[in-house]
Amino acid sequence: MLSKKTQYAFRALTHLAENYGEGPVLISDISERRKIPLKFLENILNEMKKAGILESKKGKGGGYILKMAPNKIKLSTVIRLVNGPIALLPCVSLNFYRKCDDCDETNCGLRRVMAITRDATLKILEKKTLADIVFEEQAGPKTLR
Amino acid sequence: MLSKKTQYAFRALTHLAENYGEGPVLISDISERRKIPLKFLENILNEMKKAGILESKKGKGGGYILKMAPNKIKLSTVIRLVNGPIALLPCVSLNFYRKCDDCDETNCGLRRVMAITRDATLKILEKKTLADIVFEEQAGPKTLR
DNA sequence: ATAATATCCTACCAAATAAGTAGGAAATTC
DNA sequence: GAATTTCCTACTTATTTGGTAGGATATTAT
Repeated sequence: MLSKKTQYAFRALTHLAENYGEGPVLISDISERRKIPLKFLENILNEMKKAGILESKKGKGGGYILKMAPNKIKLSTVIRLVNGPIALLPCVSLNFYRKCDDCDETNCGLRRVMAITRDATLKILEKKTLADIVFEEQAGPKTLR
Repeated sequence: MLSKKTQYAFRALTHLAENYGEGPVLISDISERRKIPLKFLENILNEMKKAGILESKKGKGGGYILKMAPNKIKLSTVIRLVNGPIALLPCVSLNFYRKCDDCDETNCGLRRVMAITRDATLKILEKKTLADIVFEEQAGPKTLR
């Protein structure tokens, strides 16, 4: 499951995506409108900035903006950044690989299935972007492509 | 990610699958051979018994056995049992549904993507069984079907 | 019966992670 | 230089995870 932090991150990013091209958005603004604890949100946004998907400006007229267009920000990127590995086992993770301790062949059958699962998941999360989740909201449930 | 507990569960189940049809297996046996802390394993096996995928017998000649053939035990069942929800968001879980708090439309675009992801994952995990992960081990990496 | 063998049950404990807070420093604008 | 706003360091608290302890209960064998 995605952590609450990750869900906050997505809410905030959605907000920023909706305001993309209209200048910086205040943390306090996002916090109020999306009901995210202010100080916690500060941390989250700052992390994402350091990771290179947001930009910030201090002082009056400052705030946060997406560093790239919403359709360039993959969901997989956000999840890895805020939530961690996407795979179900460490030994199958592409970005957070860790050898399983006592990795006898015992769970290697499992491993293979988990690799397949990871691929299926990634196929979706690498394709879908912030733009997709904003678009679908605005288009409503009826307009499924 | 699957918890360590879940990984232990799979290791134990794999062991039981390999010994299927040869009578009860001792906890202590599984514990030693698969390197799983004994008392912890006790709890795990007992949980799975209560959930109906294992049977047990007390006293001499006792131990645990799979309640059904390995090819009848789906990976999704085990994961849900020991690890919890398979979906990435509570509001998208089939077996552990919980309404997201402040479920404004904000993350409903996200929700839709997460539903698709869940389906892709389940398509695999509902199909694959203990038999599959045991088979693949014995057949080795070369014999992919 | 009773001893031996195993699982079952209740409760506890410690470490790690998640979630959130506090307070001030640093940069920018007016 | 005052106001605004992000940035940084550190702390606190709650929850989950991973495990342990010790005895109760059921079964079998002698």
